[in-house]
Amino acid sequence: MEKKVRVRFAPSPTGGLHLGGVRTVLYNYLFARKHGGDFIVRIEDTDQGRYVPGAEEYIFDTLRWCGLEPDESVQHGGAFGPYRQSERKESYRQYAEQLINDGHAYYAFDTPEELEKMRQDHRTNENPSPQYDHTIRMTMRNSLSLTAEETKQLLEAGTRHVIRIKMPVNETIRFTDMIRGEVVFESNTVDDKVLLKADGMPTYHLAVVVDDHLMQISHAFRGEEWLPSAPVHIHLWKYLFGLDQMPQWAHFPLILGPSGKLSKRDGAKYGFPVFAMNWTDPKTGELTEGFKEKGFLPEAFINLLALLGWNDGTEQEIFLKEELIEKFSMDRVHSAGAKFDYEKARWFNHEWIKKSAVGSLESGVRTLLEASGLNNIDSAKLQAGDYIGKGSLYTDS
RNA sequence: GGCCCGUUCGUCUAAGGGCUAGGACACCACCCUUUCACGGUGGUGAUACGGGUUCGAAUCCCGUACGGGCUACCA
Repeated sequence: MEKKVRVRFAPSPTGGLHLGGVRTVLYNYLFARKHGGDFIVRIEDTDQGRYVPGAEEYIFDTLRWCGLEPDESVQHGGAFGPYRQSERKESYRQYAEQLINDGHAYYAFDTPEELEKMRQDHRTNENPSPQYDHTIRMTMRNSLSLTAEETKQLLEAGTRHVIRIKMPVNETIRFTDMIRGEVVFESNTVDDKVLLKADGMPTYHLAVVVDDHLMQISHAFRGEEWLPSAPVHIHLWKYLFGLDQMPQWAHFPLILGPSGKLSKRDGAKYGFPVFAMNWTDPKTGELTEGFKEKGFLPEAFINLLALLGWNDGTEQEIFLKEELIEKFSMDRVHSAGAKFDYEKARWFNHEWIKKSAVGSLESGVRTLLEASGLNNIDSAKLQAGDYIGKGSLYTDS
């Protein structure tokens, strides 16, 4: 029997959700709906140092606004909880220990200073960023280079340590990406990534594999920036649960700004929103504008996002969510990155505004007019268009 | 530097061996319109380069160039 389709979006709550993130949600959602599967949102909050209050709420508010509600999540419940990785902390260590017992991982006691020194000592023009890999691990302080007795003593003394994967030597690693086809890596070029941090939290690498397994994820979709760490994850699957259990993967093309991967900086610099909704950084008070507050209709927003890297093969550009669900297919997702074009985004919104009934637009327009300082707005006048020119759905100036 | 991914109009893209390389955004011109919108017609504009394979290549292979990503006890 075919495994039930279960996909997940796994954001880390560190700030606003930007275009690329929402598109990843969208493609997950469409895929799940199309195949009668489940869409799960799992909060990846394993870095307590980057915890940002409000970010998690913001993510769910955004999904609600977009109409992309998950079936299972912190807020929606489900049979595979907890859906917040910090609450799953205890379960990760046993998997890391299991890897050590099986000879696929090891304890490493190197301090940050020692790591820095290693990088310093090995840094050359040829090799500007030395890795903690098979060529140097025996020169570091870990359970591979130390005797069993020394390791035991360090552990018993409560020495701060991490657990690293022991990447094999001379292995060719390959997998089939749903978008890119076969991708090949040499294990020698991959470093011994940290799996469990000194604070007992897992890194993304361990957590994503363990949780995808525990939550019975059938297809794992993420951005292209994750492609280089795929060999680590493949090995973890192989060692922990078996390659035949591994979800099918697809790495989405990046959404590019004027110069490289789209960042929230680009928005401020070039004057277009990057986040789905307004986001105010609780620490700095800095506001990053969102599409919602810029006057974008959620239907237009997901429509334009869908077409950024995917099309149905026809010349249709305006799609209802239902049509997207019906027509979406992973093999029509592009492999090349797409540069975000704000003008085209505005056109999508324009088309959706034209399709909308006047009444349905009223409250949004009213909000925008009020935001630009107009009060005592008369509903009849508003619908008659008397306020045109006083403000704009595209409040750019 | 190493590894990985990618490369069709300025931008998003279609065409998965056989066409004058199609559409959309933007831009330009014209038309419609009292204004603002809307709408209509037309136009400029692309297969990175070099080798193969083939009767035939934007499509397949190799190389080069260029672009991007990754290279943290961040995701």
